[in-house]
Amino acid sequence: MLLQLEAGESFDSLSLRRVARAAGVVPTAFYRHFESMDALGLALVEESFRTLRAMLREAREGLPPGQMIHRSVEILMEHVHQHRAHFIFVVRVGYTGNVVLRHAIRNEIRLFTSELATDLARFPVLREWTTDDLQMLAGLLVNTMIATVGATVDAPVAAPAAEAEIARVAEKQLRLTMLAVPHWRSERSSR
Amino acid sequence: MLLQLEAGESFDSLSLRRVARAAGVVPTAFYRHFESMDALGLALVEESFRTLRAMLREAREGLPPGQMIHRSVEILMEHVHQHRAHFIFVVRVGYTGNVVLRHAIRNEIRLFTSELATDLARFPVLREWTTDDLQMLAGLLVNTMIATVGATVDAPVAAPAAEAEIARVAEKQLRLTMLAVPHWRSERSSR
DNA sequence: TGAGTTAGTGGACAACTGTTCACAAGGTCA
DNA sequence: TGACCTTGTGAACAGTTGTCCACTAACTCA
Repeated sequence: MLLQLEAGESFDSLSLRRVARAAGVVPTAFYRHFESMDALGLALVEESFRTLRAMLREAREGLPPGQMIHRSVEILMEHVHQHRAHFIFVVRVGYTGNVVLRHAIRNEIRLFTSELATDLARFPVLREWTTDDLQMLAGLLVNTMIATVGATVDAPVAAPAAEAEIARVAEKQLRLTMLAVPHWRSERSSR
Repeated sequence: MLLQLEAGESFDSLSLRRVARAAGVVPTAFYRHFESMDALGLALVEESFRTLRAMLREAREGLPPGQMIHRSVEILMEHVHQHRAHFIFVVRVGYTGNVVLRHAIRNEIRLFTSELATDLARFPVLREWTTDDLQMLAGLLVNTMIATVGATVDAPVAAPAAEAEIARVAEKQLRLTMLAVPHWRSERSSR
């Protein structure tokens, strides 16, 4: 795969020619595989989110609520490790210039948030919540995860201590968030 | 000011020559003001965070806890409006390629989080918390704000409805987070 | 076997890039 | 007035970029 998002570079500072060079191929050969750099980017978005989606399904499969957070963070960190380049790509591009890629990623994250909201709805405490509030909560959790991934890919490559610290904080933040759930009075119950 | 981070472009797809052109000046004249694009970027980071810092001081000045969140979100959204270009710049560059700029911004955000933690320590409920937990909470709140700013600068320019919606969600998320505070058992109290 | 597809080559192009240089207009101030 | 600094100019440089072109080696499969 063409993953030369080497040492902290951004996607749109990557030129077609450099990608081709890194792939050991002449610039023209690039066009045999992708119409443009945008097309390459979109392919990467798709591939990245396929693995991400798989990860989530795994993380939320029939776990007791108590372990769910700990296990989710564990799996998240593990996958960031295994698919580092993908995550770097997603985190960078998600906020970066290229409009079409940015929106593609935003859409994927929205979808991803919705799926989490759906899963959350199964918890007894959350069954009474409005859809709107569920989305809000899911958004909050996803934001925390995104920030965690961002911090992780920004940490030095082989720094287990730093990563452990990031994971520790992330887990606390998620647990704190969930702690609020029983005390939130969702709109529906006041109508 | 040199703020032509026009319509969704990223900072490092901006060339020195284009910046000069947009400023109505010959490329060489750029060097009279900045040593390089990196230097320009660092100047922008500094300027952006100066306004951001001012905003925060204002937002947290002697407000009752009840109004603090609502007012903070209000001020945040207002300032994003007024300094749109700055915020676009910060949000984009904060995750984008250029290593030196990215770290400059990360550092500013860390500082900013610490300041929030200090202010939070004044609340009676939080007085018992460990420093570590305060940082964790501040980080969570800051993450939410960053995500809010990101969503705002990605929304269409003149879309008050979209912005109002974003603000509404942000406020809920912050309120939900604070709702957890009284129920968190900070490490210190168990030692 | 031979026709057709796929993946790659190498050269060429105009456009744009960062940076250097010697030089000119305008303001400040002794 | 004249020296000096600041801010600008215009030409030039070597390097890089995206894209087009005609061509070739290797693979598939009827």
